[in-house]
Amino acid sequence: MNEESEQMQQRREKLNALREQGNAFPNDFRRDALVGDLMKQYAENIEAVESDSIRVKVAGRLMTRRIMGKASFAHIQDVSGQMQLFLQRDNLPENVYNDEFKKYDIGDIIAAEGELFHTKTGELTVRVNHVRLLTKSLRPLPEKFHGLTDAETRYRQRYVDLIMNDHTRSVFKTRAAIVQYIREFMVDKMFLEVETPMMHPIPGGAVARPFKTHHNALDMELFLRIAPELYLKRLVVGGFERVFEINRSFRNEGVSTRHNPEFTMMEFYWAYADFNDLMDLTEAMFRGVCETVVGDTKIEYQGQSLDLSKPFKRLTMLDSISHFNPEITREQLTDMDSIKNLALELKIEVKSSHGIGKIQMEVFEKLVEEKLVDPIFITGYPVEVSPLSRRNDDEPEISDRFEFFLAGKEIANGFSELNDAEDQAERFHQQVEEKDAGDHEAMHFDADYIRALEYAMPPTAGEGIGIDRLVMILTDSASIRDVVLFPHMRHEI
RNA sequence: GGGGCGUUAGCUCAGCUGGUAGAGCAUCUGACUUUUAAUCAGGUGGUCGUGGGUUCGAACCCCGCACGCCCCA
Repeated sequence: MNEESEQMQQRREKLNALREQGNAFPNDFRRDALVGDLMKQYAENIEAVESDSIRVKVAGRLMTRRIMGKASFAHIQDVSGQMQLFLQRDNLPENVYNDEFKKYDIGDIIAAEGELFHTKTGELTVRVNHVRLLTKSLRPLPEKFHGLTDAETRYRQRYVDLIMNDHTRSVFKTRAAIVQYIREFMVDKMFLEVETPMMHPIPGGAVARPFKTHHNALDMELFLRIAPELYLKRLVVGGFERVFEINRSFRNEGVSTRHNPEFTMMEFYWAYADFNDLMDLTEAMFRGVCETVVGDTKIEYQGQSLDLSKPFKRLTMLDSISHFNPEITREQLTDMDSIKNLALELKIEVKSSHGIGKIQMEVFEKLVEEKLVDPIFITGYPVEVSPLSRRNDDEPEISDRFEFFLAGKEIANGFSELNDAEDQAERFHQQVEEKDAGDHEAMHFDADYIRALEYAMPPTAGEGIGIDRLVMILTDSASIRDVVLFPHMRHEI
């Protein structure tokens, strides 16, 4: 580590002096107001502030300071916002102004007590007659005008980002509001919130590579879950006919603006419903959360406008390929030889184990996904790429499944659940074959899950919603790192 | 994994054709009792991400590495 900066040494010396004078970290001050509340109540109410003498006790972080000889202005920031303080030498106890206040540094946590007034420019301010340092700050904050903009520091030292950037605080408040809305939406529809294991002996419920860990006492290999799906459906077998879970899953894959190794999903399972019911519910939820959190169903994301007010479109995967690529015919997509040629043109790697469904999916991802800007449900996914989905009654190679896209991002994935234990066992076997053939993402055979299905799971529909991506869109954030408080980073040097 | 861009004072950034490192804010000293990017005067502060190479001489040119951002796989 480098030698400490001059500014930090100066602050440490001040802290040492405080330690010698007594308790440098007092915790006996109690405030009686939040500055944001005071601003809301009195900023415009000049008469009330003038006629009643309103005394307040506030506390927060010292953010600015302007010393003009024997009087000073400062701003403190608490959880609710910022407010100005006015300190005069002769309005404070003897020596406090020169011997204490002037030694405070930007970033210190202080307490102030005094009477409200409006300055000549009309700003609500506390005329302070008691002031105390509660916690000394040893590190200088970023400069007030440009603030903190360096992306790396904002992610690694989120605490500084939160101190300095209103926008960052606002994004995470919105995130909390989104989760709260969704939780209440589900509870209101009689879904039971549950928690299922994060550590799985057999990773399942999605096609992805897991993180591996080890339980020492049991000498047992465990995997961080890639999805809660198979446990939630066990609960449906158990009779909890409507369940949901909002929690983290972990996937051992690349990191990008849309992928963090740990991410949050809401998964829910709904007995005696099918994938059409899910789409209706999803549409109502997304329109509602958007309206509630943003205040409008027409929003802007990274310069493109999104309209959630109209009914969401529904289109099959193959139709969507032709829709965005009129030169590609249905025959080209449904004939194995021609779609292999198409895949070759698109530089899609086709393995010998890939059936036509897998190739169709890859073509869709390459040619369509990013173009799905307005809200849309894509249906008609091949069974081959949907190992946990129910087959369509009329087209058994197609699953009763949809994915929901918004702003070119996959936000949700839902389907009528496969509750035929024998079919499920066969599909697991198929996945194991693919795993043996070298596909690290393919599923394991989960015998207990099959056993659960053998007790009979009612006809059920289930869905997963990517909370991080939804938050990205509703907060107009370009990267998932902007909506995860502590995004994954490599080791700091 | 590949490509592009970046890393200089606590923060935000300049730094020309290679010639011993700059600004604003912050900080320190002084002045100042209604300021709000306060103002005025004077000062302190640097392993130029890191390791090599080229050169009389490298923040700058070349190579490797680390970290970050963006795009692609």
